[in-house]
Amino acid sequence: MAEYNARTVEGKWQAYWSENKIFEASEDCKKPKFYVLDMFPYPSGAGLHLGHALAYTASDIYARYMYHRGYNVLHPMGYDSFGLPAEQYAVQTGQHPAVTTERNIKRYRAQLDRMGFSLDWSREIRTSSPSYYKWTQWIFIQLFNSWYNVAADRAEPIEGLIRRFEAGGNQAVRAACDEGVPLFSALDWKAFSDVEKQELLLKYRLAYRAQTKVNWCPGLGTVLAHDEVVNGVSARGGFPVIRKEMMQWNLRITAYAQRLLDDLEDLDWPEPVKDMQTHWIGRSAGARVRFDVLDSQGAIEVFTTRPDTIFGVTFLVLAPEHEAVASIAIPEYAQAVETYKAHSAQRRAGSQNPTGQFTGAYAVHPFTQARIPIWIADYVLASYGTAAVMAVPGGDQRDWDFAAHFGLPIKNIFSGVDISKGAYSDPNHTCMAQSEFLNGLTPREAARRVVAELERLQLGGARVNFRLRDAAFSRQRYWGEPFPVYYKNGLPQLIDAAHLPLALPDVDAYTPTETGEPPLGRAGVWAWDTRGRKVVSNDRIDGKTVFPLARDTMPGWAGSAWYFNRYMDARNEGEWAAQKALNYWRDVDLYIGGIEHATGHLLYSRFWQKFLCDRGWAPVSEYARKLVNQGMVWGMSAFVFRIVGTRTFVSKNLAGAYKTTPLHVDISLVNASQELDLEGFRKWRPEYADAEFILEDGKYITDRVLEKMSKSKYNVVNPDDIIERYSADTLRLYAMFLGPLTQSKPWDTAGIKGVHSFLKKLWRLYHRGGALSLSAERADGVELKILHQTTQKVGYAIEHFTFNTGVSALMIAVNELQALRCDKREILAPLSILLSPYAPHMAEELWHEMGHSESIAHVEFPSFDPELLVSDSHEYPILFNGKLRFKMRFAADTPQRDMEVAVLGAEKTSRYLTGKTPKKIIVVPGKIINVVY
RNA sequence: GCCCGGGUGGCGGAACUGGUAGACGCGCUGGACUCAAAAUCCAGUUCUGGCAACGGAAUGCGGGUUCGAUUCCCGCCCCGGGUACCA
Repeated sequence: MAEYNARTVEGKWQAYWSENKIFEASEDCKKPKFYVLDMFPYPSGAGLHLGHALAYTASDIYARYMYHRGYNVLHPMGYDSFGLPAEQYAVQTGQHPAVTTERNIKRYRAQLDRMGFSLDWSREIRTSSPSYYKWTQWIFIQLFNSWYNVAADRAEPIEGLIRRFEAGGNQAVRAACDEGVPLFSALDWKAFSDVEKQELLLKYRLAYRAQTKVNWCPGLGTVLAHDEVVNGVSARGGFPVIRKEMMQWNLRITAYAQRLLDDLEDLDWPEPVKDMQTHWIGRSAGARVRFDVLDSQGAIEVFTTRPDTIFGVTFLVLAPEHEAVASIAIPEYAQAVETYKAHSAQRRAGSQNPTGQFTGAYAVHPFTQARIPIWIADYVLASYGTAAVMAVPGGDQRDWDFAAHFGLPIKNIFSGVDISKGAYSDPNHTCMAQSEFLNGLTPREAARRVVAELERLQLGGARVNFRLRDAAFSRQRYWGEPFPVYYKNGLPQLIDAAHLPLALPDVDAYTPTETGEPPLGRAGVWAWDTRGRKVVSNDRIDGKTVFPLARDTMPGWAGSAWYFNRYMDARNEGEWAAQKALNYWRDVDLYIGGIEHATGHLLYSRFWQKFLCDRGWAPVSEYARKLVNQGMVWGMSAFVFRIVGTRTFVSKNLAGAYKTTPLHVDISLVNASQELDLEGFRKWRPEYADAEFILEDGKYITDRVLEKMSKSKYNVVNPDDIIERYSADTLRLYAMFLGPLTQSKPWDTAGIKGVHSFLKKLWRLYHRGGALSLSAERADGVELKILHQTTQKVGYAIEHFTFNTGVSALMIAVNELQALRCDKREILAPLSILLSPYAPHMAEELWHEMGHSESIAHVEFPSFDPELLVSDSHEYPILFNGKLRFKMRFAADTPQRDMEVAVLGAEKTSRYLTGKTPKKIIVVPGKIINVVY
């Protein structure tokens, strides 16, 4: 080959890897396993973007490195292919989402192949394929058929709960369940009707239906999860989102709150992700306190983290939505309360002035029996704690602000603290005052006393509260997993697991029905299993017993909450995954993906894994040991300046003299020195065909700004174009060379030249006159040192996820070897193995050119000899007046110039040590620096 | 407000447990090769004073510890991300 032809070479080895199944993993292997996982992509119409290319290159480098280190690597890929964009496209075009999804997947696959990733495609999965969502439906069935046994701290089969109810009712059962389940005995249970039993069980199941406040997006006609809502609008589409009460499927993730929190500790995950999950779960320990309502049967229960401040309570505040508001408000205030409730429906967080309304009712202080006014105010959230707080203006700033605004009393319950300007909320450095039996105690001691007292009086007790809510699991969409459920008397009934998957029906349109039902409401009889057997009848059939099927589908995160397990045994028809495979691969050793999933996918998937582990299907309760978040890739945008009202464009540094409009210009028309390609610009768009330019130094200089990549900014860089113009190896190297993996960084294609010429330079090192040319001569010390240093640096870089320094190390090695005109096989053969994770195509080509017949991918990574790196360095004793003061270390080959620098350093040091300027500094070359006065 | 992460040349970024700050690459300058261009190679490139030798300053700002600080400690400023009346 005359010169390196990336296109031919890369295509050749991609085919070779695929045909020879180089990266297909097997469970029958004596090597230690290593599971490298990427967050699988949603196959969008826009194709694979640079962010994918970056993250997938990083995991690929790691995977290939682990192959070289002798591991049995599992490195799979698939598609998170259910989702809204395909459905919206279907709404617009009438095209079945399966069709567009298939088309997009083909494109993604082609792009992924072109990158040269070491993926095991025999394990490919698609969440929207029936052979996959069969098992998502199966897991849903298991969730429905499980309850959470708090005493055992794990999920258990619902049959066990039924047996307990039969034996002793629910009094002795400690379960994670709905609030306010009435107590019943075994006799009661037996007397309940079937419907009553089912209704009760629903309050215990891990998948349950309930009226739920949800984020309803009228624009999309569906419910959204918290992470699908950004600043009050939908993340996809940007439609407004409102709160609405609906009958929804929910998953009882709150049962796992404590475990989700506790197990974070042992995970090797980025701190920001752990922090975000910790905050999301939001554990706070405190107490519940019951305040009886004066002249009423009712009582208000509050949650507080500061039971020690109970004697500072001067009023209670309920959320406007609190269920007791209507019943306690006394008639004179009823109207005002209603008005305030209506007003607060459009509450905004962080408003300046507190708002609220007195209900006219009073509560009784549990210890002092004082009358405590009850207010409603929107600073109290309906969705947290008991939706009621005991206000302690002396100890809580929000309460203080509220009290100050409405003229309510502020009581000081701390000694030696000034609360005239604001509350004192620090539980340290003070003790209690004006607090009866708490006086003189520290807040911490006082809290313990109060809790004990509340328990004794049966007015409350210690309580842990979580911010985490149960997960809404219904979406009013078409393109998602259908629930394997039909309804009988309004109660959900499972479709037998033998009939899974319950396939998605065809519909005539993908919009909600005229009656406001989700798109599935349009389907005729659709409950078929894959063998074409009708499973249940649909409510549109006349003359027979009819059971309506579930009309909603599961949310986007359902399929991604367990997919990492399916890769272990992706083709299994009879099980979600075989125990043998699960026990072999167990968990993901390295998971790479974006931080945007921190409180969505990464939390839900931990929850499902714990559930699957509890029920004995999964061998581990955490599925990803190590997580790495890649940084975002920003786009570099370019601007030209058009003089207002003309077709004249003025160069950046002259633009100040004119009145101009900055306009985005396609970044590909700008070179590395920010110069605009004038001809290209004129051709770019017809309206610029006759553009005039005012140049500086004969050039048109553009302005550059870092922005998110977007079509409208003409700064989108497509990986395909880079591969086309340079090569996949170049793209891989440059993506890594940009900067640290975890850091957000700009993509500036201008700089790609450097890594591209590195590859060409490397190629020339191995070739002469177009043919492979390597010398069999033994390497000398200098050459060996270069090789061993590079080996150390490249290995270190990969292991520490500082891939950019690995690229630098390779570049330095090539520069040095080129300067030495080194063409020795002894050096270049191992060098190609070092190159292999980064630029696998060229490495494979070199390897085969050198006469090897096996793939370089499985060749052992070279080891380095630490002696070679440090053996010829010496410690130089630095003497002052003959006395040893310290040692300096230099390599033996330190040049004279550098030694002089050291001497200079010794001189300065001597001034510090003795205050004297030395008369003489003696350097014994390679031995001693002696300073004499 | 609170919680993370980060401030180093014209730019992306190096610097292992404190030890020659600016590796590597882009860009820029000069040179070689070419009719020319591309490609390639060589040299230079933190700022500043100086023809030069050589000197001064510099890792967001101000202090501190140390013979020595990008690195450790204290106080501030700025940027990015997350979160927000969570009782």
